[in-house]
Amino acid sequence: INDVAERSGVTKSTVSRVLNNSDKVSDSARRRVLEAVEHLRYRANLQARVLSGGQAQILVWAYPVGHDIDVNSLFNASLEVGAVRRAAQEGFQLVMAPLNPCMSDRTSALCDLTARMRVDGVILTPPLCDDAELVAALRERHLPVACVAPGLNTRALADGVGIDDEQAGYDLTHYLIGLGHRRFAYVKGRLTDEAANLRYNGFCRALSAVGVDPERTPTWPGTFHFKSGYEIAGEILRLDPLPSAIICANDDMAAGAMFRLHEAGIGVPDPVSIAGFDNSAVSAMIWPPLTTVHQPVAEMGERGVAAILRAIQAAGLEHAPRYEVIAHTLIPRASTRALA
Amino acid sequence: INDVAERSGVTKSTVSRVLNNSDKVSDSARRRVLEAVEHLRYRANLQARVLSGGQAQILVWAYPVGHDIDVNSLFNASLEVGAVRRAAQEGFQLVMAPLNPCMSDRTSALCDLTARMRVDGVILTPPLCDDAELVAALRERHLPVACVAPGLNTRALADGVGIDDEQAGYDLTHYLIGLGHRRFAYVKGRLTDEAANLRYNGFCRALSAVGVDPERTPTWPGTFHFKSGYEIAGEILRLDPLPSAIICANDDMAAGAMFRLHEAGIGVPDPVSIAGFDNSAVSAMIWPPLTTVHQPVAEMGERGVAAILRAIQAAGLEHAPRYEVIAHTLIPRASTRALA
DNA sequence: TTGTATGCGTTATCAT
DNA sequence: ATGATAACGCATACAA
Repeated sequence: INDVAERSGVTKSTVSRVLNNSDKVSDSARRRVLEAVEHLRYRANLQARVLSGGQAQILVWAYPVGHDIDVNSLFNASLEVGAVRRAAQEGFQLVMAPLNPCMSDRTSALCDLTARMRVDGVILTPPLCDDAELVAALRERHLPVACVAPGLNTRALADGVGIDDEQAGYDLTHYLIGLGHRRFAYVKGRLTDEAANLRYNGFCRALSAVGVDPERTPTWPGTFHFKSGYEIAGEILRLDPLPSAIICANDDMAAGAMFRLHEAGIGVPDPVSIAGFDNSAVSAMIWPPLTTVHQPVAEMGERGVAAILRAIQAAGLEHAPRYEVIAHTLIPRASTRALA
Repeated sequence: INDVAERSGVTKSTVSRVLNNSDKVSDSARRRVLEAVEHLRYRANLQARVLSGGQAQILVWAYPVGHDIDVNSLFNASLEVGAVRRAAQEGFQLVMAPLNPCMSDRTSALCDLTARMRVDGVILTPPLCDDAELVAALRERHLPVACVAPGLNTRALADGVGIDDEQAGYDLTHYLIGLGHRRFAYVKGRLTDEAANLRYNGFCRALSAVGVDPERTPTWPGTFHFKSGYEIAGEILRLDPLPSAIICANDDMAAGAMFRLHEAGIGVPDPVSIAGFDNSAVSAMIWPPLTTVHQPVAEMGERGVAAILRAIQAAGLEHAPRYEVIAHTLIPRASTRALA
C-alpha cells in the first residue's frame, strides 16, 4: 500500500526503492519511509511484486510421495525441516510439490506448477534428484535447480549437496572388517536411488581391499522400508552358515532385520551383527541400538536451499554444476560386536 | 496469457469466464477456448489471479518448530503428508509456516505472513492449535481457521478435527485393567498439549471406574520425546514395588521407557508392561512391539484441509465452530501382558 | 535523488 | 453472451 508513501511525503516509487535497498535514495527519505513502514506495519505484497517482475522469493520443494514411499518419511521430513528453516531465514517461501516418481506425468506435473506461478528455483530430493529427464526439463525452462543427495548422473546436470556415499559405505564396512567380520549379507536400497548404490560400491571396495570377493556376498534389493528389511532378513535366516553381519542401506530396513531376528530368537549382535545407514531417530530407539553412519539430514536440506540461493544469484552466467560434499560420521553402537 | 483469446477468436474476458466456469458463455465459445488452452498448454497465473481479487488457492500450514520439538517430527510429518495430498487434490497450494510456540512473536510472525500474501485460510497443528491468542488474532482478520487435534479451549473458537482423546485414554486404560493391571505409572505429554491432557483424563476415569484412586498413580510430565521417556523411566525404576504397567502419552516416550528398561535388564512385558499413543511407525519397529492407540494421523491432516475448505466456502455466514471426531483404534501388541 | 508513467496477468464492472 | 476497460499492488524505465 502507498499510505506509506503519503505518510512519508514521497511517492511509491521511492518507497519501493527503499524496500529494495536501491542505492539511489537520500538518507532523509529512507528514514522517513522506514519510519512509516514501521508505524503502518506495512508489508510488501508478494504476489504483486512477482507480477511486476520482482523476485518471487519462492522455492519449490519437490519430494516423493506414493504408497511405497510415505513410510520413509522420516528422512524426507528431516530434509524438509532443514530446508524450511533455512528458507525462512532467507525470507523465502517453500511451496511443496509432492511427486510420484513412478508416475509418467511427474515431469509435466512439476512443470505445470512452475507454469502456474513464477518461482525462483526448485529443489529436488531423492529419488527425484536422480531423474535426469526431470532435471533436464527444468533446466530447459531456465529454472535454477539444486539436488539433495543426488547420484553421479545428475551431479553433472545441476548443483547438488550430499555426503560422499561411496566413502561412507567403505567406512562402515571397513569398521566391521576391523571387528573381524568377513561373512556379510547386504540389503540394498531402491535400485533407482543412486546414492544408495554408491554405498554398495564402497562396501565392495572395502571387501576387495582385504581380499574378499564381494560377488560372493549375498545381496538383496530392498525398498528402504522396515517391512522390506524384515522380509529379507527372513531369507537371510535360511543361509547356512548365517552371516556374521548384515548391512542395510538404511536404518529402517536394519530395524526390520533386527525385528525379524528377535522374532526368530537369534541374538543381536551375537551371533549376528546388524548395521544401517542414516542415523535416523529409530536407530537409537531400538534395542540394541544400531551401528550406523550419520548423515546430517536436516543440514543437507539447509545446504540444498543455500545452494539454490547461490544458483539464483548467479543466474545468467552458466557455471558448471557443482557438488558440495558434507561430512558423514560413523556411529558405532551395540548392534555390532567384535568377533572373538 | 491471452494468446488463448486470440487463438479462439474471443477476448480474454471470455477466456477468463470459461476458466472460472462462469455460466454465461456459449458452448461454441467454451469449446474453442478449451481447445486453445489445451493446445497452448495454458495455465492461469496464480499470482495475477490473486492480485485481481480471485481466490488465492493457497492455504497456510502452521506447525511447530524449535529445538525441543523437531524430534516429534514423525507425527507432524504424517499430518503434513495427508494435508499436502488433499490440498493437491483440490488444486490448492500449501505454504509452510514454521512457528516456535515458545516465541512471543509467534502470532505476529503468522500475521506477517498473511499480510505479505493473500491466502484463503490457515491450518493450525498442535500445540499451535491450542493457542487461543493465535486463533483469535487470525479470526479477527477474518481468516478462516481450522485446527488439527485441538483441545477443548480452541474448539470453541474455530473448526477442528481430531480423535476423541479422552475416550482413547479411557479405552487404553480399560484394556490394561482388563488384563489385570492396577499399579500404573503415567508419563504425560507437554502440558500445553490439550489433547494429551484429555488422554490423561480418560485414564483417570477408567481407573475410578474400578475403584482405583487415580491420584495415587505416580505421574510425570514429559516432552513427547524419546529421551524424556527414557529419563522418566529411570525414575520409575526407583519405585518399589515397580508398577505393572507404564502408560506414555505418545509412542516415542514409550519407546524411550522401553529402552531404559532393556538397559536395566528389566523385562517387557514381564514384569513391566508398556503402552503408548499414536501408533507411530516406531511403535511397530521396537521389540517387543508396542501396544498403543492408533490415530489416523495422515487422515487427520487430510480432514483438516477438508475442514478449512468448507470454512472457506461458507465464508461470510458465521457458523458455530464445529469439531469433527475421527475414530481411533486400540492396537494390542506384545509390550503388554495379562497378569496371572 | 525523485517523480511519472507503464506494464505484469488476471478478474470484475460495466456496457453492448 | 460478449467485449472494452478499470482495477489489483508493485517494480522499473525514463524523464526531470
